[in-house]
Amino acid sequence: MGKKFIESILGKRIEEVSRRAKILVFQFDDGTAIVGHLKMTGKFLFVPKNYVRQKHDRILFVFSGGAEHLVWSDIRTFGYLKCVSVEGLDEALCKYGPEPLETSVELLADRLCTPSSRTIKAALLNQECIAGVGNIYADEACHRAGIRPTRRLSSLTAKNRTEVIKEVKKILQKSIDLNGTTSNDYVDTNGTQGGFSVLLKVYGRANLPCLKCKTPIKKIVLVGRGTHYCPTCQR
DNA sequence: ATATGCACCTGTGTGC
DNA sequence: TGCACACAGGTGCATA
Repeated sequence: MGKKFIESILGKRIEEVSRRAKILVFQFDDGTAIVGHLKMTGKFLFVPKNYVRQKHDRILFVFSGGAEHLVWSDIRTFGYLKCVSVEGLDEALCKYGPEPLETSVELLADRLCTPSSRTIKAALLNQECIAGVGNIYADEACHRAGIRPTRRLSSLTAKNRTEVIKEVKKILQKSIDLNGTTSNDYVDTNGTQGGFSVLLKVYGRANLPCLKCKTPIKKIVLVGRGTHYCPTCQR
């Protein structure tokens, strides 16, 4: 990490840790804050004080009086942390759409109600439309709602929109309850793997039989992302 | 307005 | 066993 970043946070007290969309926020007592994104392989891990530095570690947070250190590591180095002012914090967070778990089905479904020709999957992945939904959960929500990820927003019925939003909410809540989805190397701050993986119906199941109807799950590329769906259950 | 391709990186799995 | 290649949870930008 840069010397500038270290200097900007050294000695400050973290008052609150929160999240908006996929952005983590560490709020300091002077109004400044660290904002960060883990991207795909980033993680925070509490480690003992005798912890030995690992290859992909990018910063080790040492707290005065703390029993443990906090390490930020990131294999692919796509993630970032930066220290921002009060205004910088607003600016970093203002572009995101509503939080799916803090917003009504009606309001969220309305955001999909547009004559737009873009696909439902593109809309779900667009953080300005709805915050926080990633590739796995977009595929899973479409499957459970019986909607093909390739469907255009303009072709969706009000019922389709409501269904997919309801599924987004259910899936995200369930995944949070189960500590997320570990597909490769995701772990939480205690090193625990996510338990949602076993509930995946389509993601990572290309060519395997649909759990509902046995049709082989199809995998295509959509919005530049691996996209999984059942050609029978999803229309 | 939207889609596509690529870029940022490293690691892993697969096929030859 | 080694090598080449495709692909991976995300996003931003340049181009079509």
